[in-house]
Amino acid sequence: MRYTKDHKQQTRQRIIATAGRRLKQDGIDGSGVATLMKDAGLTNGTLYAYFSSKDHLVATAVADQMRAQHEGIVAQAAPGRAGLEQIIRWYFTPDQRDNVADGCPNAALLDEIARSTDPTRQAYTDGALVLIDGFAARLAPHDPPSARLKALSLLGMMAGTLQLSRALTDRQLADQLLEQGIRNALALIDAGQHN
Amino acid sequence: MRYTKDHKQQTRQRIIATAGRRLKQDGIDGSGVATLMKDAGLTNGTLYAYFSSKDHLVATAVADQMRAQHEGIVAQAAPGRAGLEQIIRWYFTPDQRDNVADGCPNAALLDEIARSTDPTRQAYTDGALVLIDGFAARLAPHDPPSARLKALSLLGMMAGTLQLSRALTDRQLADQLLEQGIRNALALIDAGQHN
DNA sequence: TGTACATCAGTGAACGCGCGTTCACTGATGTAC
DNA sequence: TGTACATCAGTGAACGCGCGTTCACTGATGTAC
Repeated sequence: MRYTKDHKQQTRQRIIATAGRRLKQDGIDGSGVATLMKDAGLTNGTLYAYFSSKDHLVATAVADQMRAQHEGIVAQAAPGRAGLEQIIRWYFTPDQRDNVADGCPNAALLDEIARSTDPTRQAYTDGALVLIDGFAARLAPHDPPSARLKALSLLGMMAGTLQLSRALTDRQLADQLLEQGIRNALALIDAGQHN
Repeated sequence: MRYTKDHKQQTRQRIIATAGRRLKQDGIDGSGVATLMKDAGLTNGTLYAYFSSKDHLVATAVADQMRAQHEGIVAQAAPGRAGLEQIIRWYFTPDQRDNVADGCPNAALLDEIARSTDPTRQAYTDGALVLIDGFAARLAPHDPPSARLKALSLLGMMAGTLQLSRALTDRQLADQLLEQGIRNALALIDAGQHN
């Protein structure tokens, strides 16, 4: 080969990473192809040398964001309940709320993903299942599958609470909501098996 | 006046109501002015006889959706815990999940609202405060203000869980999540004051 | 070592289209006398 | 009662613009000999 495969691979990764940030910040419909490519230091036409369509890039970026969330946050956390508490306390910090581009893809994109095409929804679902396996392993170390639903509901609860904190114009109330979110999430993980 | 004020008022209300449905179904960025007006049986240009911009219509429609949610669902519910359980059980039905246009504006639009202009975020915040007052009155009939935060977090948790159920491609898992949502929401409202 | 050539990542103008907004206009309505 | 007129809700073409996508092209790179 004339060029190293490496270079094109790296560019592809850069496009996916910067697109993930832009999509979270401006939304899927709110991010144009020209902007997405400019973020990666490229021009609009280049997209189609890497992806068959904007939709394909979106699905890939969503998958990558979910993977990054898992590898960077969940997999890094301590095992057991301590790790979950760590994740929860980080999740509900004002920093994570205010920095949408670096933040949780679930909170930033969930309702737009629900309206998206099947490939994007599938990419999201696959990513969510990996994420919640990390939760479940810490919820029930000796029987993770038994905690899958609880883990899934924890994810939904966390994302919704963060979205709401972002939407409110009353900053003080929004901050108090984050603290309440921590309390609720901890109560949820500490609730008995019958819950 | 040559025309009855009534007629124009009715048309305005019709625009707001159909726009609310369209916005929830296709998103804010996903709903064009021509479509929004066509839904009300009018042409694109008419919008500006009623609103100063699309943004103004969006903010008005969001306010109306929140008001409708309050008047149609929350205010109708029985007083006390029984009413809350009623709301929660309705909220997490597959019907409410699958019928986005008739459903909850929080679940349909929360992350787009968080990205919206101030007037829209303000309209949303005002509506959310009314909604959670209805929750709080049922959570703590003798001291509603003490339950405001819990009510707010309940709203976030409900919306996020519904969004997640909508986004998943695995329908069986999505349905199980709704059931888990009911259990979590009931556990939250039954938790002691220390939560 | 130098030169001709094949490769291919990336460019950027152009396509048709829908966006939000403006505005000259139509035509049904109610009023004036 | 009939007619001229003022009002105004609603129309729909047109504005400039950005959208997603296509494609002829550029130019830097590594290869062949």
